[in-house]
Amino acid sequence: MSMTIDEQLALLVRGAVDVISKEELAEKLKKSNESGTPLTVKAGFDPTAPDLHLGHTVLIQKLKHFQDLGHAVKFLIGDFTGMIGDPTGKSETRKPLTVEDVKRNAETYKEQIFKILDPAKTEVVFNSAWLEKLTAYEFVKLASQLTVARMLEREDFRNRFDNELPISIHEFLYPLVQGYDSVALKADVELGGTDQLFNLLMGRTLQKTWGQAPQVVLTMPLLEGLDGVNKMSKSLGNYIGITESADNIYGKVLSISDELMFRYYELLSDLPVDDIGGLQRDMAAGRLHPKTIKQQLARELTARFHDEASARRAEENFDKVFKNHEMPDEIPEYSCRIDAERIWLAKLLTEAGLVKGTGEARRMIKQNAVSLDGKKVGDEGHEVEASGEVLIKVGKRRFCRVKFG
RNA sequence: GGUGGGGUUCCCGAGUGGCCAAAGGGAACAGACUGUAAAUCUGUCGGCGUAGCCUUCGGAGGUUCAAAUCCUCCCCCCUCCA
Repeated sequence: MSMTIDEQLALLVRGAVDVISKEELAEKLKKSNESGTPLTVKAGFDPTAPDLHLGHTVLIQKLKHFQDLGHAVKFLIGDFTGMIGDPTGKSETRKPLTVEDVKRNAETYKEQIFKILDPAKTEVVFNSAWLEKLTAYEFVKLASQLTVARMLEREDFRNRFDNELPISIHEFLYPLVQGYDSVALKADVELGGTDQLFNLLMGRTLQKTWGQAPQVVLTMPLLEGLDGVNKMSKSLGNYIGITESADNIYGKVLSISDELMFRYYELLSDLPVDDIGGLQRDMAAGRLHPKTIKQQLARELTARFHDEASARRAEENFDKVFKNHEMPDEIPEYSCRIDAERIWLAKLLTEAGLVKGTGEARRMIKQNAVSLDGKKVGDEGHEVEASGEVLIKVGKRRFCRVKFG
């Protein structure tokens, strides 16, 4: 480790929103360096959604930074807290996951996070391991550590209380339990999204009452999704999953707005901050085309979850299809067996799975979105000769090679 | 236990007997413009070989020539008082 404490600190707080506190972090880093004992860095994840997307990687990337400096990551899967559900006001009752579910999800997590994290420095832990062992007595003791007034400081609770919306008692337990996790793990640092600040601070409070040095709290911003407005989430469908194909990741990154692009650079890229500023200036001055800058980002992110070669191929493919309006390398094929000599196009599109039904097919045809061997078709009643093969294109990105016989 | 408000097409939300496959917005999709940008504009947006028919407005029955709308019972969500 040749970096100075200041340099390490700069790397670790890059992109972070809250750091509580920087001085404590510096102190911990110094002690760790001197004693050769790695810091314990904790981050908690929901046991349900094992489909990680770029939004999650903002945090995971930060964990990686800690690992690069030699520290130990506790990747906590909140299988116990998952039963409570982080209070959001949306009264969604969670169905309890079975032990098998949790195990399977954990495996999926591992497959995904080790695209980024170093397995040798990562320990996956479940909070049910220690929370299940708490007795009712201990649980009450835990609950006695906080007052209701203190709990109501949390923005979400505050809002609901003021608006006379319901707050269930068990929702108060969530921050307490998450805080207790830090006690159980003796965490030195905990990372979370900005929406987690209250919960993260709870860890500090409880660690103090348990006689431990309080953890450093570091929050990372929530990444906006492809729409640039809402936070990236699976349910909104505005995400880039880290297990998606190289072509998809590349294409999705390139489809974001120019404004959003720099946000992604800031939160996702490993490019030094100064270089990003340079790109911004070059673009403003007209020295660099925005698309060139976006391509660079798309390549970097695609390569992160695949490799350089795949990223390059994705770029070539992309240009081929969208810039040059050529066909992609791989086109799905559909074999159509039919007795008649001709087939209604709308029917064919439906059978080949290019549209949901003949209704949509008619619409597409009417809207000039369908072409056969490169020729647009505008007639809803169009029929296709059922012989040889035909290349069908629907919209910009749906292709299919249909073979008759 | 009492009380008041609700459950509408992917989401939000209007609609209180026919003009309702159901306003409006969002999302999505297509076209134009482009850098597959974004923004904008235009169009589509339950199913069906589609000037017609079929299935939909929490569920089951009923009234009516006609029900998302009226009646009965049931299920679910939320508020407030206890």
